[in-house]
Parts: sequence; C-alpha cells; structure tokens
Amino acid sequence: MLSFAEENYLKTIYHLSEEIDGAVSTNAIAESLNTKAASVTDMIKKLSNKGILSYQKYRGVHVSESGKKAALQVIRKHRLWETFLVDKLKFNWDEVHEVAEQLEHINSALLIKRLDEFLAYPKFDPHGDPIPDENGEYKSKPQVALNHVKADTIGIIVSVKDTSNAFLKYLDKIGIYLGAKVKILEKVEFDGSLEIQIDSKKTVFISKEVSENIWISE
Amino acid sequence: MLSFAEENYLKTIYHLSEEIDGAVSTNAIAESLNTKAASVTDMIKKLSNKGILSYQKYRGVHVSESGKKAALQVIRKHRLWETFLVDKLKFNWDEVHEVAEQLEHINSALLIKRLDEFLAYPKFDPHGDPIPDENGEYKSKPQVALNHVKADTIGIIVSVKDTSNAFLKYLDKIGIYLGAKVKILEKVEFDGSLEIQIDSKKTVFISKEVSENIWISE
DNA sequence: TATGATTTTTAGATATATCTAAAAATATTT
DNA sequence: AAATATTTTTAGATATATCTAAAAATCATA
Ligand SMILES: [Mn+2]
Ligand SMILES: [Mn+2]
Ligand SMILES: [Mn+2]
Ligand SMILES: [Mn+2]
Repeated sequence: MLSFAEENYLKTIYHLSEEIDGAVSTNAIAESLNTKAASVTDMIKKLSNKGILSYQKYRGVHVSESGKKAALQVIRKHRLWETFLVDKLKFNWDEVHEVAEQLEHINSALLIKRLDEFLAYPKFDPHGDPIPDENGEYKSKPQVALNHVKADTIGIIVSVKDTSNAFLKYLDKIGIYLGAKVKILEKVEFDGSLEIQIDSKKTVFISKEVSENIWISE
Repeated sequence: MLSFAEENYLKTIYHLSEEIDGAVSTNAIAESLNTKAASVTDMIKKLSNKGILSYQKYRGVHVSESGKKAALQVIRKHRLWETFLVDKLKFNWDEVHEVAEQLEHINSALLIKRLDEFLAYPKFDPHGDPIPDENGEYKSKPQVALNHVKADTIGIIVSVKDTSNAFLKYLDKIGIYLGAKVKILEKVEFDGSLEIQIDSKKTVFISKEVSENIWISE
C-alpha cells in the first residue's frame, strides 16, 4: 500500500519518464510537484527501497516494472473519475482535474470495477487521454499536433495536451472541443500561428503555442 | 480546513454527543476510534483551539455550533456517497461503509452539489439514516425499535442501527431489507426474542439483540 | 583538466498524528 | 475522610512528509 504522497510522486515520476528517454532527475520531479529537491531525495529513497523505482545517487531514477503497473492504476483511477465527473455530473472539462487528484487515491478495487462498468468501459477521458485497463494496457489514437500538419489538412480533434483551467476555458471560448472537425486554412510562417476553421463554420486564429497543445487524427 | 484525522475525530465525537447527554469523555472517543486516550487528549486540544469543541481539562468535550455544522457536512457526504454506491454502482448495503469512510473526506462543494442532484436529492441513506442538507438540516422518520413494540404490531422497516458487515449480511440472509413489511407474531418473555413475519410470507426468529437494531415505522 | 556553476544529497528543523509510561486529577469504596 | 481505583493528562518517542542551509558530487567551459 502506497500513501497519498507516495502515489503522487510515483504518478509524476512515471509521467516524466514517458516524456524523456534517460533517467528522471531530482530537480525535474521537484519542479513538477512544486516541492524542494531535498524532499524529492528523501522520497525517492523510500520508493526505491520499496522496489518501485531504481535509483543511483546523483544519477536520477527509473520506474521499475511494478512501479509502472502501480502508476498506471493511479492514472486509470484519475481518468475514470474525470470521465465520471463530465459524463454523469455535468462538470466542464476544466473543472475535473483538481477533484480527480483527490479521488484517484481512494482505495477500493470494487469501486473502480463498478465505476468502469457504470461508465460503459470508456477508453478515453474528457481530455482525450487513454484510460488504462485493469492490467495497465491502453491504446492511443494515432494523432498529431496541429502545428505539425500543413495547410489544408482536415482532421478531428482527439486530445488536448495542456489541461490547465485557463487553456481549456480558452478552447471553450473559441469553440474547440474533442470531436470537432478542424481544417487548417493558413499557416503563418513568421510565428507559426494558424487560421483554422471549426466544423466547416467559424474560423479562428490560434498561436503556435496553442496549436502545439491541440492534437488531431487525420 | 480540517485534516482527515480532524474530520474523523469530529464526526465520532459528534455521534457520541448525540447518544449521551453530558460531555463526551476522552475514553469514549478513544474506544470509538480504536486509538489511545493520550492521542485523544492531543487532538481535542487542537480541535478546541480551532473552536470546534469546547473543552475543560478532565471534564470532557462538547461540540460547538460551528463543530456541529462541520460534522453534519461530513455525515452528509458519507451518506450521499453510500447512496451513490448502492443506487448507481450496485453495491450491497454491507459493502459501502468502508469506501464511504474514504470518500467523505473529498473536498469539493461542486462535487457534492452535483452528486446530490444526480441522486435526485435523497433524504435517507441505504441504512435508513437521514441525509443532512447543505445547511445541516434533516428529518428523521418516526420510528421505534422492534424490541419496543408489542405482539401483533405491523410496520415498515425504516432503518438499521448496526451497520456492520456481519449484521447486514445476516439481515440479507433472513430476508430483511429497508421497506419490508414486518409483523410481530410472538414475543418470548424469557429472552426477549421475537418471531416475525416478513412481507406476509416468510416467518423468522430473531434474538433481542437483533431486534434492538431494526427500527420500524408503524 | 582545472575552475566555477549547477545539481544533488545530507544534516538538522518543523508540523502532524500517533504511541507508551508516568504523573496528576477525579471518582469510588471502605 | 482516607485509601484505592479509574480516568485523564503530560512527557517523551516514533513515523511521515516537509523545509532551509550547508556539503558533496557532477557538469560545463574556459
Ligand atoms: Mn487530470
Ligand atoms: Mn485528463
Ligand atoms: Mn456508513
Ligand atoms: Mn449509512
């Protein structure tokens, strides 16, 4: 059994390890968790004693096989709860993350089994992220960031990579949502900004930074 | 904001204060929470510094007005979650308490508002206990324990006072559930045990101890 | 490769929540 | 009312999770 703090470290370290190739550094973990490097060192010692991380002093950490399994279960719970909040409790997609951060630590196999069933075994959460199954397996949709496709491309928005309140509220405002059809009308070479058309209707301009966080399936 | 531990103490002390008239003793709290008297003394000092309890050394504690309000909100969350688990996730009434003990500490006003709405504003939980509203108000059904009524009485089972696994599973086995119609066929003077008929069909014998924990509305 | 910058670890504190053992206060019984 | 029993509090430890400041290791670069 992992504590809340241990689960939060594990989840963060797992996410970081997916982004980069080598070992995950102490400072990267500290920054992600808004904590201090000294605290991270203490915790990674604890987690590596439990066999969840492998750790060499001054060399960063890797997530072990058992660690990956445990991390994916926390992620599974997080995303199932987010789906519940949106599908059943009518939360907006920018309102779910904080609550899911709490709910993901509730410990009951039966609860998660029944929740999954109740939600009709969803494969993706409200941000388009895949929901791992009870064995930690999941499939991602083939997808590409809007800033990586060329003009005239048409696709369906399948996920958003920034899940901050501010970003999601902005997407709401300009009419972007998962499942929307989008066409690249123009790509400005100078700053990488885009003019796009949503659902063959409204056209909007988005910055390169925004386009990097919107992923489509062509 | 109260911590998990503080909320658990408060809820327990509130329940004890409802059962008895005077102050709640250190030992009673320790026994309820399966902890030691020394730990209780520490915690009640903390809670009385926060204005949630009033406390005089060696004289036990009383729950303040603000304490009552906070306690009823935790109880509200506990009972709403139990209702969710039974009504939506098909939990049996003996499977919900442990999970609700965790869920009751999730902190989100929106979540509870929407959950209440999703459940269609339930007034009683799966054990027949009243669910306080957002102001802490609730109504109990008029009710009496089976061991306090005389032979030939007919009533509807409206709540069960023991919510342990073992007791609830036993009730399942003998066919007793909330809403069942029950008639007292015979009361044995010697040991207070009862022969009762359920839904005008099956008749069963129950001990006095069991009858004290089944409450009906006549 | 030596030197300075950066990263990481260690040492030592603090806060929460718990415990055991001893002391103090209160309650009960003779 | 004194002696005894019970309850409650205090003193001092332990475990978790955090922090700051200083030391040690590693990295970057001149
Ligand atoms: Mn999230
Ligand atoms: Mn998500
Ligand atoms: Mn309960
Ligand atoms: Mn209940």
